[in-house]
Amino acid sequence: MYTDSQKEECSASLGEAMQVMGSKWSFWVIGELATAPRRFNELRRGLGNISTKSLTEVLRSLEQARIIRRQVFATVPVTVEYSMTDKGMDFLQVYYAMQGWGEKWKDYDIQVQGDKI
Amino acid sequence: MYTDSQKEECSASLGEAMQVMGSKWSFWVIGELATAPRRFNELRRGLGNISTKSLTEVLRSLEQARIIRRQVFATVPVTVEYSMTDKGMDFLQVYYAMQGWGEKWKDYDIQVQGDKI
DNA sequence: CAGTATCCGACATGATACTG
DNA sequence: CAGTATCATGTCGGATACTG
Repeated sequence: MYTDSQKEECSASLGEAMQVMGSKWSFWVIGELATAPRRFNELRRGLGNISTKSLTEVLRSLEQARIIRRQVFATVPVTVEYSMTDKGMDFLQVYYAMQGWGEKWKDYDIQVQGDKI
Repeated sequence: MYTDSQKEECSASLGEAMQVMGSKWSFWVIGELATAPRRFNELRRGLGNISTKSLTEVLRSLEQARIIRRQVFATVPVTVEYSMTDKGMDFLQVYYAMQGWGEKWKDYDIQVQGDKI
């Protein structure tokens, strides 16, 4: 997804954060898990229109990035719980920064400056 | 790109911020313009591998979101300068939050907790 | 319950050629 | 210089059906 040149010249740490948002669903999942752990189908219902395939993919990718944790319980039928890691919880700071920014500039109308030349 | 239900139940303000990142290039463009205004081909060179088409699209979308400003100067040949708006500059806060977070958790290894059941 | 497997269309991105 | 136009391609995400 990212070329080497990008990783080198720009900060790799930014790329890490961008990976989190690879999917358009990542944020909604994080928003859900921020309040409480959830199970697969709970998330599915909470998110509304996501397919099992997409949800699985997002969860796997967030798990690999260590934003969330996946725990399997040997009940019958099996229970799987997703929850935030410390890293994930700390990401909420970014999450809220985005939210705050969006809120703040909701009705911004650009001011045109006079010509320079 | 976003369903109505999402816009309603979750904050629309978050969606606004997410639109900024619609393209994988948006962040690199913002990073470039954060330091100084640039012209089209300057950006192109700075970003490395972007096609004129993709760059145009990103710029138009950021312009529409009022993150950046596009100014045309009637030189020969024509000069076009892109620069950040106030809203755009304020977005850097999010940008840096992401960067800081990525840096902070760079080498995080998840801690496994004991089973619960 | 919590997925996997498969098919498919829409869209993002790139390469290339051309223009005022 | 700063794009537009066109074509090609790969990936994303949804729908559907099936499974331990």
